[in-house]
Amino acid sequence: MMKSEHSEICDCNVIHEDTIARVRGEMPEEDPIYEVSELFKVFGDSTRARILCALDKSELCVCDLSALLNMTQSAISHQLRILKSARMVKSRRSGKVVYYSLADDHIKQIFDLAFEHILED
Amino acid sequence: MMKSEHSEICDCNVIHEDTIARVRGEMPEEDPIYEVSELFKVFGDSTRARILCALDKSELCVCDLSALLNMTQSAISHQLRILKSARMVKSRRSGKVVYYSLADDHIKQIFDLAFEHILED
DNA sequence: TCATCATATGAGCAATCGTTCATATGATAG
DNA sequence: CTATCATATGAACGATTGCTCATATGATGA
Repeated sequence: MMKSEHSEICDCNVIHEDTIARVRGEMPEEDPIYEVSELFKVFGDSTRARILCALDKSELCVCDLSALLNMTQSAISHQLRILKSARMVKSRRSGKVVYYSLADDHIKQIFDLAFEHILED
Repeated sequence: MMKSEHSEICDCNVIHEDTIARVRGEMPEEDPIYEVSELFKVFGDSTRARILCALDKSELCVCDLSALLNMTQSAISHQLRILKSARMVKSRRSGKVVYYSLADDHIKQIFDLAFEHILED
């Protein structure tokens, strides 16, 4: 008996090879797709999403955020670190207090589109 | 000695109470924020992101996707289930083959904005 | 009816994630 | 300097995630 041509991954025989070839050519590269999904991963936690929504309305310190969102200072601080390393927020120090704000207009644009999406239907 | 007013969550005393009150009024409700972050969570996996990018170029069957993305049929099928239950893809059956396609124009819009974001700087 | 094929799905596992707790850092006031 | 306060961070944990493997489903053709 003959071995299948697609044995490792896809065990079917009637794939649409021409379509696959075309799509492979038209799709974005793997690298930018990965980066985009990493961006979405950061948005994909409700604590971080709430932080970003709050910072869209005003610059706030860690303590403000923890009072506003009713979460511990530590939890907020950990999430701010993730948001900052993803360059979604920026910070400025004033004495002992560190103020955070949105780093980028695109953040809000993407969120607005997503809100539009979930509010329709 | 008096007990702190903010003892449970935030142990600082000099929060900006008026700003917090204003932001609390201007922010979206907790529920839609949660839904938006759930939406992003689905986008936030590179396998699902690649599936969506592929389906943006053409309707494809499970086998096509598994060949195109070089992943097992099972892995693809599991992810398609998540995408379908999030109503990001739709399917149609033709004999034994199930064809998947994007369910919604908004999906692509949100992705396009995200691609713009990561490609600048 | 039965074998075959494309797809779907449940259990299990390793990896990742978000929080808590304890503690460190770094600026300020006395 | 020292005490205090806002913030940052490392370790540890329970929960969730994405994949694999084995098997189930459901349509087709003989």
